[in-house]
Amino acid sequence: MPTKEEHIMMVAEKLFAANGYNGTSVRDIATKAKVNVSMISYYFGSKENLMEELFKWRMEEGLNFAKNILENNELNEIQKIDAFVDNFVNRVQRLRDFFLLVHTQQVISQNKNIQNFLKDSKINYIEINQKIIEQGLENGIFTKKPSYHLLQCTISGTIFNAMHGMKMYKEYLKKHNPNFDEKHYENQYFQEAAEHVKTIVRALVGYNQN
Amino acid sequence: MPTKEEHIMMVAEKLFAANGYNGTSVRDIATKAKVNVSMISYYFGSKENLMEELFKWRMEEGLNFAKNILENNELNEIQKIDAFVDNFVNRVQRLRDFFLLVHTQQVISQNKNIQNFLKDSKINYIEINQKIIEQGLENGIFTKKPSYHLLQCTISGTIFNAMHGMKMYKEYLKKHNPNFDEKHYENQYFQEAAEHVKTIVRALVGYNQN
DNA sequence: AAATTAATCAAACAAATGTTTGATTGAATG
DNA sequence: CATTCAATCAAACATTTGTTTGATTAATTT
Repeated sequence: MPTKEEHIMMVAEKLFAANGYNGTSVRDIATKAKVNVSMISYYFGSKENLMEELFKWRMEEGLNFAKNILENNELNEIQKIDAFVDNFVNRVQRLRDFFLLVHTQQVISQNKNIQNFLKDSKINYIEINQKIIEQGLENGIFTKKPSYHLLQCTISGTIFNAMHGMKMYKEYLKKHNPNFDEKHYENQYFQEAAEHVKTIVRALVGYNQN
Repeated sequence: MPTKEEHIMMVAEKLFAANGYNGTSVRDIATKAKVNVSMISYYFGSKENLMEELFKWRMEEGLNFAKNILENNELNEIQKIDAFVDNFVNRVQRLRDFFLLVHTQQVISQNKNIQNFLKDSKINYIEINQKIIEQGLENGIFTKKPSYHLLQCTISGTIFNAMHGMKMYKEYLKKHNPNFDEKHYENQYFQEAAEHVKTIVRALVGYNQN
């Protein structure tokens, strides 16, 4: 059961994702959330602060998931990579609107706080990649040392693009496939994307699958 | 020597890329282009139409470059893939602002014409990929058949992410590398990104580099 | 039950938005 | 030279924007 603040943030998230921050008015948010316009200022102070709170709220969870994988001693390095990719894909699937918002805000955000949020989380991901791969190289399970920065560009770039190309691809499949399984499509799609990314990472780190 | 319309479009492109379509007012554009506000309506009819014209203008070139590669009989399939990636990276590097704009408009555009532009160009790229790879599979130069859709997600996703992560990565390198070569950095960076993508594609199509 | 605090609301605010107007200037054309 | 057309401009237009106000209602505390 979300609080009133969370309810407003969830509505805002959806609208921001679909129309952008500047393409969404506080009246749009208030109408869709069925609250008075002034409630946004009442709860959040300003539209800009609403967005900051939204980022804080959504990123809280994400900051630690990668670290937990890194520190899990029961997994070897390739399992850690797989877990990292699966978790990332899962988060994108679950919080699609938020990641669409991230996708646009990465480019056009003027808000320093949000810029720092995004930068920190990016650096965090890159460092996790680096640590897993360096460990795997030491253990001899990996044989190649890719650019950690470009690797992260590929992982997040592929998943983001796959996510928001899903609808288009769905229509394409429907047209060319008479018995298209609408129901399980989404999960299958994201799983396929995850496997695709795992294949790429395996190639880049030179994992011997023998 | 750009015409007055092109000059306005170039200024608009820069502002749209940095602040988004809705974050850029016609007055911003007019001021930066050093023309009267009413000139935007005079030349383009409306702000929205200015953006459409910008898309038409910039995409004119892009529609055919991939087709030319496909139909070039002097190249084998792996050379076509390389040429495709190099061309794509080159275009992104040259028209950075436009591709930043594309990056955001892919998600938040409400304009049907622009949506169709983007969809068409995406389908175009996927089909080119498909044709090259199918040819390569026939010739035995490739051994694996990847998802053409996900492949394109990886290519464009990686390059887009690499492009707008360049500044951040530059600062990182500067800090950790005392004799950092500022001058040639950008070209090196994009070339490295291109090689990275080529490596990925080779792995996905199962190219025997022997 | 009274008093205090929190939540909600319609209305108003100034500022910014995209677009239009109508006059003025410049260049090209007859 | 007179006329026509294109280009430019300051000003005004009606909306929409984010935010604030001050009154009203609901909930909580004393």
